[in-house]
Amino acid sequence: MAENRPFLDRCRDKPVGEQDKLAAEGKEFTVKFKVPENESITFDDRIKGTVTFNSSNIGGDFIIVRSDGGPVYNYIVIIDDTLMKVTHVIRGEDHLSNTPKQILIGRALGMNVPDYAHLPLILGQDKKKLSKRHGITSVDLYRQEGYLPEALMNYLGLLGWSTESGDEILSVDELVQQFDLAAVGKSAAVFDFVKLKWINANYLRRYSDSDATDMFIPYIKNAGFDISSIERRKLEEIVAAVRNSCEILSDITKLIGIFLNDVNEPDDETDHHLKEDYALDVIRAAHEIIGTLDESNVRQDLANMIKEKTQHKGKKLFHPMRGMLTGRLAGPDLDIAIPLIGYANIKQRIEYCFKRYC
RNA sequence: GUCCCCGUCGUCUAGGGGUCCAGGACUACGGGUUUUCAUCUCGUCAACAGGGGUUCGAAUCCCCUCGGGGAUGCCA
Repeated sequence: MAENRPFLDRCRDKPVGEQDKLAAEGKEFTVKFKVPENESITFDDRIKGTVTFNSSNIGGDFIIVRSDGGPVYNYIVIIDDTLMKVTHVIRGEDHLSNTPKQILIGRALGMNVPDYAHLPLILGQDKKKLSKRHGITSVDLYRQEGYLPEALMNYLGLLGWSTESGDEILSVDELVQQFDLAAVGKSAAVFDFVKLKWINANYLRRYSDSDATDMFIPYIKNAGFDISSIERRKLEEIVAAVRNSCEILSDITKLIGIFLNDVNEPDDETDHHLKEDYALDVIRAAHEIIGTLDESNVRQDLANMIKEKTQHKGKKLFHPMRGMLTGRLAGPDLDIAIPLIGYANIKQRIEYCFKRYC
């Protein structure tokens, strides 16, 4: 365990001349602030209320100029704040303990200290201050994942604060209009990706199919899909079919393959499902029937003919069909998906499943 | 260690002495809609950290304990 007491400083009371001499000799040095003893430092924080420190226990003299000559930001910011005529300092609670040091510097310089508001911290799932090890912490990474700016701002605004009405989906304008520093809570909040995604999905659904398509395209390309040969109109239909299953833009990369690949390997869950007896019935029936159908009637007849042949309906009909045709158990409405996949691919996928499972 | 801040459902929160056997949202679970999934919709589960006070009355005020977080001689 390191020393808990303020470092014993031999130079604290050396006359100025002697310090200069040592410096001139080339000795490394830092400049420290001489903290007065037993002085009360109180300020009214806009969020935390009255906060009081005693100068004797803020850690002793602290360095304000590093040995390389650079100022220590943490403590001397108040000079910059004052020079810039900053009236309100709104920052994270992790700066609360630095505040008395800053105020001390301000006082020593005869400056007017600004008003402070210390926001509660945002925590990770482990309740520790949010940092890189909690995953995405830069706005750029949120963008890359496909979180919408308005959703992120909305979510962040709701951390430590809420509207009087209880409304939770708020545009930036509404946020600006309704936000009130006085209504901000004092306790830290855990960052919840699940709720962020829910909010994001809310905003995502507000866009038209056309706008949504524009937004999804970069994510689709980025995932390695070549969509250059697909007409815009069809692309929009594809997006319309899967957008409800997306919470963030990048989610589409898990679904788009349904339409763009020749065959989709069933994922584990689907694979397991397709081995059920009733699923095998469906695959066999589809295999028998598909040759008699074509592009014009596959959509309306495939399901009905399988139904007739197997006598399966509802969940036992559509679940296996979905698995067989898309490789997944969740996804777009089959009525919409089938024409978009196209007869040729449908046939191909049925044959693939027949070989694999029957 | 020391100082400072904080403590209502799993999570975000409302509530600031009676209207609170605590309200909303997310999640989870169940119902409805969808011949399937998602969407949508309805509903259910779930909390005042503990103990002392003050008071006719406390989630709300005070104290203690416990718990969590932050800061702490050269990161911003």
